[in-house]
Amino acid sequence: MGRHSCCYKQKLRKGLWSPEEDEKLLRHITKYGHGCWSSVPKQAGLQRCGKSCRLRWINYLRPDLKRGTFSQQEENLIVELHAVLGNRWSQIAAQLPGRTDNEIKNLWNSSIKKKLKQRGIDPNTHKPLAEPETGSDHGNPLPAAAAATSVKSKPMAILPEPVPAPLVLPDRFPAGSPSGDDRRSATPTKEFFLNRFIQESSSPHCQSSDTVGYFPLQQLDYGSECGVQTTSVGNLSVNHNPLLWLNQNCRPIETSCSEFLCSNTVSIPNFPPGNPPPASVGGANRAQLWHAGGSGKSGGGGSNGANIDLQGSSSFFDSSLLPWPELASDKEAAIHIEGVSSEDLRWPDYLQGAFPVPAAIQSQSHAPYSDTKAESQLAVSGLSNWHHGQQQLPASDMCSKDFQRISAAFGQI
DNA sequence: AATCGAGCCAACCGCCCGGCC
DNA sequence: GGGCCGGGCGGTTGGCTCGAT
Repeated sequence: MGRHSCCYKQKLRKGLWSPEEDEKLLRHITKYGHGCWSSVPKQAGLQRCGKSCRLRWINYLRPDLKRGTFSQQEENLIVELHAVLGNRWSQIAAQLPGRTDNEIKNLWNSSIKKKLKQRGIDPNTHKPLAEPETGSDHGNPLPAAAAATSVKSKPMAILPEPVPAPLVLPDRFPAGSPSGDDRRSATPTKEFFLNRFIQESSSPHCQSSDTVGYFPLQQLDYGSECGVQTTSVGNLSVNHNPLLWLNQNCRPIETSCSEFLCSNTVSIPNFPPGNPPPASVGGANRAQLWHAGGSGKSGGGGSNGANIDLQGSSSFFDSSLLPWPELASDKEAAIHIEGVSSEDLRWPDYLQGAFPVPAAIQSQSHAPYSDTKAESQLAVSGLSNWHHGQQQLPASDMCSKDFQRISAAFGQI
């Protein structure tokens, strides 16, 4: 295969994106969607290849990106997901609203790996480093999943005691005061986005069907579309749909901009069906979404504050949202989800379709989600059917191959 | 103040996969 | 069936920032 044909074209810019390029791309996608990525550069007047445009959009320009430092809950979730999924960053990212696979991958390589090693945990196998290592230091597609089963009796020390992230609003884009972060000054300013979003939301293009699917998220009920049951850790929604835990490709809605929906649990206010938000709301929410983001370096640490309740110093595990308590510490494993023992939430249960939904969680679900209960159960039922009958869900976009791997990994439990 | 090294992160590269012809 | 093309993913890297000296 090698390089894409578009990459052979001459005069294609490479490297960092300029604000002008960002604006062009953002304008184009805002108005028309990306459609075929290979045609985006030409239509948008960019001298970039389609892949570069796609990456820029996914990793930086998407308005639902959270930016900022990762919360302790997010880091713990990443560790847990990595233990099961391995280096499947995109699938891990699917469980972290507003986070990109690239971001998570960077975090893992630069920070989490180190923390785990300091804790005596092999980041690849999630086993104690003292034990004979079976894996190499290279990427491991799924060894951790198998390793996870062997870790059953060994409570896993996850990350250091959570330190509340500083609740500092992003000053990444101080108006008229370029920070020392010159490299990132090549990125759009907050005002840039605010202006753009407000402009676009009030423009006739914004109301066209072309834009539906990536901006008016509020109109979309991801949960019901995909049978998703979610739980909130603070404002962090945790997806309880095993299909989604297993496969990012189970995207709830096929849109012209599916990348925008990489997360099915974006924490965005829901609007009742048939009562979409007014045009002005789109702009407002976009502004809020962006404002919720922050800088990774220039003090934006607490950017999660808008979307994620840091829950003080409580660990992610205190919420016992994990379906495999054996991966958590003793203390953590002993904690129960409200009304449901964490021991009740095991992979075999997922595989067999016995997926209990805590009453407390059900009651906590927002109205749109409450309607998803039946669908969620249906989805789980379908999962069960697949497991027993090897029948793929017709309505599901799940990757059976991935699930087979997971199933095989946990089949011996 | 200058230099250096470590860390971080945006972007690129190479490959795989699926759809289409 | 095979080739082409586009989308997507994971690994890697170049360069910038920042803290230490």
